[in-house]
This record gives sequence, structure tokens and C-alpha cells, in this order.
Amino acid sequence: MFLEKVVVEINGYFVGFIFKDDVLVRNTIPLSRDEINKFFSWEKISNKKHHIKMAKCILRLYFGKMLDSEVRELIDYSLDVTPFTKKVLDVVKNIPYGSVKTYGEIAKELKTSPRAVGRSMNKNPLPLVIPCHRVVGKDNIGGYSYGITHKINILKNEGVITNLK
DNA sequence: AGATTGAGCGGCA
DNA sequence: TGCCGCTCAATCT
Repeated sequence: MFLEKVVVEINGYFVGFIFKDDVLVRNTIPLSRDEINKFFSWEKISNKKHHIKMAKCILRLYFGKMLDSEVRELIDYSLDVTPFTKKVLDVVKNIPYGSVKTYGEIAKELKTSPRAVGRSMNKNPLPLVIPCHRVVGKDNIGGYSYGITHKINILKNEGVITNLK
């Protein structure tokens, strides 16, 4: 099995990828240089055409300029997670652009607990591609692995959050 | 195999 | 608002 851990840089944004036999199993959101080193361990910077193409998709997703469903059709990925997390992420996949669901709502659908749903979000290996940023708390925005500032940015870019002080 | 830990939630003061 | 207890998959001991 061939494992590849790379980072692609596009105008100051760093996106990390892990491939298993050329199939995407993990990615990061666009991060600063400091953040990528904090959140992701990688082997090399990649300049491969299809890696750059993927990174551009991730950037577009972050800035709300592309649909996640579209990216999922373009990219060869596999969800390398437990059966439970897969079930949760399958629900999350169906949350449309520009709308949100709460941890509790998803928990109810799957007959589990909100905390268990949150745990699965934390383990989402394909952020933005699987839109876990669209899962929020009932009374607040909820958490985000890369920091809630990013979650707020993404939701702003999708037009979900309009005014924020 | 048991204890602890969360990207949560509802109830009650 | 703030706290307390319930929850349940995943992650320690």
C-alpha cells in the first residue's frame, strides 16, 4: 500500500492531503503556515497537477464558491472511519449548501446522542468535502477541529451567518 | 473490562 | 444566565 502525505501551497494558503494508493483519505482546510504545522504532519510539498487541482477545489469550498457535492463527484476519495462515524457523515453529506443542522437533530435521526454526533464530526477526515461545518449546536455555533473562527468564516462565506459583531 | 472524555442537550433555579 | 445530570462512541488505563 502506497501512502502519501503532502501539502499544496496556493497564494499563502496551505492544504494538507493524505492519499492511500492515490485515493484521498484525508484533507485539511486551507491553513496558514503556522496552522498547517500545528495540525498536520506531512512529508513534502507537492506540485503535482492533480494535487494542485484538488487544493483549488478545497479553497473554493472554503470561500463558498463551489458545491461540496460537485467536489465529491470529481475527487476519488474513501471514508476511512468506523461504521458509526460513516453513518453520521452520510447524513452530514446531505445537508445542502447554505443551511445547517444541529447535533441533536442528527442524533435523533440516528437514535444516538448529540455528543456521539459531535465526536464523529471531530473525526471527519474530509472537512469541507464532507460539510461538517454545517453542523452546529442548538444555542451556539458548536466546535470545530481547526478552531471555530474558521467555522464562522466558512459559514459566512456560504451566507449562513449574515451579521456578526 | 472498566473509567474517562467530549465539536451536546434538557431541566431547573 | 449557570449548574447538574444524562447521554454514548471513542479513547484511555
